Formats: sequence, structure tokens, C-alpha cells
Amino acid sequence: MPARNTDSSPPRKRADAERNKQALLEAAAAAFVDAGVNAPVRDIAARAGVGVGTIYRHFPARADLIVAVYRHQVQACAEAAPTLLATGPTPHDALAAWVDLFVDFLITKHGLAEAMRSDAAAFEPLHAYFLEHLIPAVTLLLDAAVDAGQITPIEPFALLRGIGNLCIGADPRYDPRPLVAILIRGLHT
Amino acid sequence: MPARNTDSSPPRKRADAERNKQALLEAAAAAFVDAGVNAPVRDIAARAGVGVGTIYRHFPARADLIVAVYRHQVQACAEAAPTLLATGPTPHDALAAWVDLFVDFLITKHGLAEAMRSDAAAFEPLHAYFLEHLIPAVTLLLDAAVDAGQITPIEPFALLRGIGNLCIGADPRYDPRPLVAILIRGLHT
DNA sequence: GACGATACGGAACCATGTTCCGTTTGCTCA
DNA sequence: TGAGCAAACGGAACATGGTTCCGTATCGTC
Repeated sequence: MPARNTDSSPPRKRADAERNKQALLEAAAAAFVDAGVNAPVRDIAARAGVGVGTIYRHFPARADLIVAVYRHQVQACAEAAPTLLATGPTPHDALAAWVDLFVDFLITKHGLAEAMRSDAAAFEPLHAYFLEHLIPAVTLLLDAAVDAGQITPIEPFALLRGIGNLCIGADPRYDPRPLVAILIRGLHT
Repeated sequence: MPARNTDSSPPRKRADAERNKQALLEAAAAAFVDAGVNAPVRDIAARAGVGVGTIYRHFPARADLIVAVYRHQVQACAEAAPTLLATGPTPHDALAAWVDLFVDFLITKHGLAEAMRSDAAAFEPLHAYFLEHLIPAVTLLLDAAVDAGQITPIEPFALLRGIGNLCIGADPRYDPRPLVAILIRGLHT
């Protein structure tokens, strides 16, 4: 007897579908490492041993795949904010530390920063996911730093966007970290 | 009698070729305004009333076309640096004023900032042209500001790159100017 | 006006994303 | 156990955009 649907709503999924979805996630993760988040759809499909149709069935927009692959890391990044705030010497230090975390995340994912700012409809889910999770994190840090009189107020979104933009095209010949550091310095009162 | 080649080297150009090149420049300028610097090649060709082959003959890489269209504005931008330095109250003010100029230039050209940082081979000439002309300009301003003890040293290229990156994706909903201002503030000693 | 060089046009090719539908497969129920 | 049906699959086909190539048209000269 197949496992019954304990909560009624989602109509169950076939085992092969679940298998393929998992295979796709792994294949995408590998492809992203090798070729960046813009790895060709066909390559990912081939790696997973499925047809391209299967990708689109499971991940209608490319951004859905990216989100699925990086979901955990984004979450970890968001959750680091309150921790850093609690343990850091000052709110500004916490902010700086968090920004380091975020930048590290971005520059190790080739093309992610670029995709993040893309206005193409296919990337809207990515945009939404990132903002939904990271805006609260930066807001927390910024508010604390402002309350402590350490920085001038800034839109959380603007800061995220600025950092994201600075990280576009990072490679061994362009390290965005010094620029991000200058930007954060510029926030100081 | 046709105008003789006073200096021997370039073997003269046919009149229709010159006409087409001019038409392409105008068509490209118009297309760039409407659709950004990534306007489809076919569109530009159609506007100019020529075939796509003609574009590639005159401008082998897309960047060559972009450079040709914006050459004068880049030059003006570069030439503004010494002027601003001479007339500005302080070197830092001159730097800020120049950056404003540069940012205005970038955000009015949709997609230019993005193309600037592209590592695609087709954009190499663009990259080269910009750096060749603007690096001396920022170097002048930065050196003066450093000498005046107003800012901490920074690679001219890094600054250009940072500003360029911040301007990627500028649109009515994202104004990079505040972020650029913060970045410049961050340079202050 | 003829002829050679130059330049032209656009079909053809390649790479990529996306859609669609005939076929296969897993699940259920008798 | 196996028949039937919905779910899922695969990949051909289509759309878009860059780039190349070559037969043809045009210019400039003699």
C-alpha cells in the first residue's frame, strides 16, 4: 500500500518524478560550479540524464532552479544576521561581518550576482526569493547600526542591490571586496 | 579627378562605403536609445537600410560600433577632468563632480554599464577604449585628492569598475547615484 | 564603356531558450 | 496479477539573436 496523503491537498507525486527532480538539482549544482548559473539548459538536462522538457516541468523558470539549488545557503545567510548582531562588538561590526558573508556567497557563484539584478521575467522568482529572505536580515542590522548612531540610514534594498552589483563579474582579476568595504565605510556617520 | 591620397597609407574608401558607415552610426545611435546598446544587429541594419553583412564589415565587433557611437562623449568626459580639477574648490569636489558626469553618461545609455564589464571577447575593444581614455582622467583626480590628503589611495581601475558596476541596470526604479555617493564618501580619509 | 577591386545583401549556420505532443511509465484497483 | 489511466518523459521543432560566407552589384579608373 502506497503511503497515504496525510494532508489532503497536494495530489502526491510519482516516484520517478521525485527522482528526476533530485537528479536535476544535483546536476544543476554541478553545472553551476563548472559554468556558472547560466549553464545551458541542455547541459544540465544531459548531466541529469533527462530531456529538457523535464527541466521545464519541474522548474518552469530558470530562476526556480537557481533558487532550489541555493535555498539553504540563502537561508543560512539570513539566519546569520541575528547571530552576528548578538555576538559582534558593535552593530557596525556585525553589519560588516554579515556583508562579508553575503559577498563570499555571491562571488563563489559565478553569474549569480548578475542574475540577481536581471530584470528578465525568468529571474523574477529569484529576485523575490532573495529579497524576501535577505531584506529582513539587512533591515535588522541596519536598524541596529542606525540606532547606535554608527551609520546614516539607507534603504535595505539599495544596500543589497549595491553590494550585488559590485559583485557582478567577480573573478581572479576583479575582487569586489575592497570596493564593498569602501561602500560600507561610506555608511559611517 | 578624385581627391588624391595625400598620405599614402590607407587605400581610400569607396563613397558608398563611407555613406553606409555614416548611416549605420546614426541607425545605431537611434537603436541604442530605443533598445539599449544590445539592440539586435538585424534591427540596426534594417534601420540603416543595409544588410547585416555590412555592419560586420564596418564594425567587426559590436563593441566597435558602440565605441564609434559614444566616442565623443567619452572624450568629453575625459577632458572634463582637468577642467574640474582646476575650477573645483577642492580635489575631492572635483572628483565628486567628475563622477557625477560619468554616472550621468552611463545611466543614460541603457546596457552600456553592463557591456563595459562584460568579459566577452566582442566587448574587448570597448573595454580598451574606455580604459585608455578614462583611466588617465581618474588618475589625475585621484592623485590630486590623495596629495591633498582628502582620500585614501585606490586603484583608478577599481574605482571605474565599481562605479560602472553600480550603474548596471539603472532604471526609474533603481537610481545608482545615492550608492555612488556613498562609495565616494567612503574614500574620504 | 569595360574591367578589376571593393562593398553589398541576405541566406545559411550556430547556439540557446522554450514549447509541444506522441510515447512511456508508475500507480491503482479489480 | 495485469489492465487502464493519469502523470511524466524525451526530444524534435520553433523562436531569437549573433556570425559567416559568397554570389552579385556598384564604384572608380583607364
